Amino acid sequence: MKFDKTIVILGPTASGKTGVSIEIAKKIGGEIISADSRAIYQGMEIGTAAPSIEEQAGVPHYGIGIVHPDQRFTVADWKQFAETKIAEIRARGKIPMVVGGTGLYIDALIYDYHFTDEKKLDQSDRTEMCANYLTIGIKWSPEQLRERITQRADKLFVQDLYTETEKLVEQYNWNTQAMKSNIYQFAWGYLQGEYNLEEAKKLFVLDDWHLAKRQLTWFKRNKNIKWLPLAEVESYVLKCIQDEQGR
RNA sequence: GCUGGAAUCGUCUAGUGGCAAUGACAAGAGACUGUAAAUCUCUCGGCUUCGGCCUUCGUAGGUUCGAGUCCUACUUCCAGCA
Repeated sequence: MKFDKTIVILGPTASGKTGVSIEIAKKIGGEIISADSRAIYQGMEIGTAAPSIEEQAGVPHYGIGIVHPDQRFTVADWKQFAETKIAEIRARGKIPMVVGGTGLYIDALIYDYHFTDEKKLDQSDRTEMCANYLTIGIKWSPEQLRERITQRADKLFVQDLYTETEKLVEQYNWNTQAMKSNIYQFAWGYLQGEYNLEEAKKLFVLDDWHLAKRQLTWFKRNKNIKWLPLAEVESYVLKCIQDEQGR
């Protein structure tokens, strides 16, 4: 299939980005670039709910587990990485899809941030800049999102997470940026007996909820996002591609 | 039943005569172009012509210019004795 825009699928944590994007990619010959500032790190796949090889279902994924947690990896690094991958995917005749919840990363890409000491980009350029991107946000009501976060916590707090946490604790310093404020601190607190499983989950759900709110605040300023309920995302994307084809 | 202690914003909490009342959490809004799942800011009794006004600290009285703070009774809860 041909489509010259890059598809961007964003949304807060637990909004269902991973699932839909893989479904869409399978249908359109898409390849996925993760825009997730934590899934970037190696050894944090379980805790960041990154898709496993099986879940990826043969769809190529980029940007997951590409640096060690104690390595410095900035927005600028990510932007460059994403741009390179987009060019490569396109050269192969496939459709690039950027999927994630890190607003800064996505804006850096679609608004073409320049990382210099100079002033901010002129806001008036914004609409024009992202003409090359089809940006879709997954919309949930606060209640629904909270429920999803809670349910996901139940799926996340299992043996695999504890194993991963122990490995991370053993290998890296708690003070690295990568380890800051994520599920591992709660998993570790539970493993250390600071609180029971129920409390650990509760703390994580609250933390994740706060994250979701901040993500949403960030996304709000991007007026070019097409917000859709999860169930409508796939058909919308397919329709956009068909319309493009018809020209 | 007797004797102590306690009742303050959604929750916990500070407050021993000048208080719309401390702090934390939760909640809400927002900022953010170099580790962003980070970091930071604002609001948080009601109304306001932003000067203020009104209603609040278990309930009802009392003392006082003034009471969340002192006194009396009552209600509820906790602890000890029975």
